[in-house]
Amino acid sequence: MARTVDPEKHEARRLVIIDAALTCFAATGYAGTSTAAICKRAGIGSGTFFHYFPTKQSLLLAILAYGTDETRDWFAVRSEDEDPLSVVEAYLDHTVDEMSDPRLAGFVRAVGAVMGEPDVEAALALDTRVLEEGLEPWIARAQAADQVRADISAHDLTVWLLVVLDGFLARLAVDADFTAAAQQATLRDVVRRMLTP
Amino acid sequence: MARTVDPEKHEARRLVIIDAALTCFAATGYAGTSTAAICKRAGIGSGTFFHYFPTKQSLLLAILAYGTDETRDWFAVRSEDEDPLSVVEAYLDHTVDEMSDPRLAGFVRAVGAVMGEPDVEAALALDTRVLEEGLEPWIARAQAADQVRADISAHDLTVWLLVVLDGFLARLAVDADFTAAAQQATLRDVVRRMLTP
DNA sequence: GCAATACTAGAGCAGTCACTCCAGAAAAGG
DNA sequence: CCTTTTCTGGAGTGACTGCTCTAGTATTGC
Repeated sequence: MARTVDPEKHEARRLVIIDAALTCFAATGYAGTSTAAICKRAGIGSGTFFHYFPTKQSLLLAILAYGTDETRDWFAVRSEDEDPLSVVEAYLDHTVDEMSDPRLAGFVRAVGAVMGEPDVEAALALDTRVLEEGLEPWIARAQAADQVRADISAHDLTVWLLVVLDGFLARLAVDADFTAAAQQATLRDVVRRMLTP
Repeated sequence: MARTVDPEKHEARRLVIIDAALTCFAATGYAGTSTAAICKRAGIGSGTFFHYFPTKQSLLLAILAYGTDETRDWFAVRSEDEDPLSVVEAYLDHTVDEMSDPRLAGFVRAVGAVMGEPDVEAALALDTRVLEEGLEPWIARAQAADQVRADISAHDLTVWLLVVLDGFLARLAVDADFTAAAQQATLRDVVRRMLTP
């Protein structure tokens, strides 16, 4: 017999490539990033690249799946006896924290513009579905506890919360004077005003 | 002497190309759209294309300038004795109306992800500057009239209004169940809650 | 009619892209 | 040691890109 595969080393290499791709996609967009650029930044040859990912698109899908898993995990850890509104606000803070990595905002912008690729659109749809299904029960519980207005359905409120959050993140990516640290308090205020009964 | 240029015909052809490009960019993104695809949709040859626009990028810039001009015109028509808050809300309605063309939302997504092209970034920056400079005076006047909260600066309120509007438009582009007609009332409510003293 | 020039189409070009292929290095079991 | 298989780099490939060039047509002023 012969050489076996070491899953740890394999995963480590994968992460190096993913990290390099994240940087490149955030800087120059998906279509604007060549596989050669990713290889250069990751310090590998193209042979190695395609040994780990069969296509450039599969690399993008791997990154998206990574983010979806993180969202799933975050909600899986919540326990039902937490205060509903606090969980919602904690998720806001969590997301803003994640976006302190300035690459993420650029990456989100880059990925949002990948159009006409069914697999990518499906992955994005799954990502928002996981997010909505994680958030909506807490909004519903907050409604039941009269913490949140009930004249709009829990689903619509969830969507509107994500609308505000998306707009916030998009602005972070574009406007250097608009920083998460300086605007987080206003974000909380805007959301609270939107949800108040 | 010989043939002179007919500016009307010239402009009409330009608009045909611009319209075709808008459709293509919205469907497959900027980088994902080849000049050949635009030519095919516009029913012209590539020679004609490059007779009207020296580069693919200049076509994109022309479309952006078109939008910026429209924004400028909209605010230029306002007269100072209008009710400040009504002008702000009228702008919201106006934008939502414009977005009833479903291509526009896709186009905005596509253009937002054109990175590392200084001319495009400059055009986008100009577009948002014109928008902010059009909106902010009305917010300031609404503050002076106690129609709008004053604990946040007029500029920050303007930016936050655009944050909500951007998030709204982004959702329109992505979620088929989220329609302008059904959500316009909620948009107005969210903005009013955000601005209320 | 004629000359001059704006306009048009599409073949062709140089460059770039995602991806393939191969030859050899490295690592595991025997 | 040897064998087997994974892992690695980079030259090479065919497809496609934005754009140019040319040859010809349509439309104007005279």
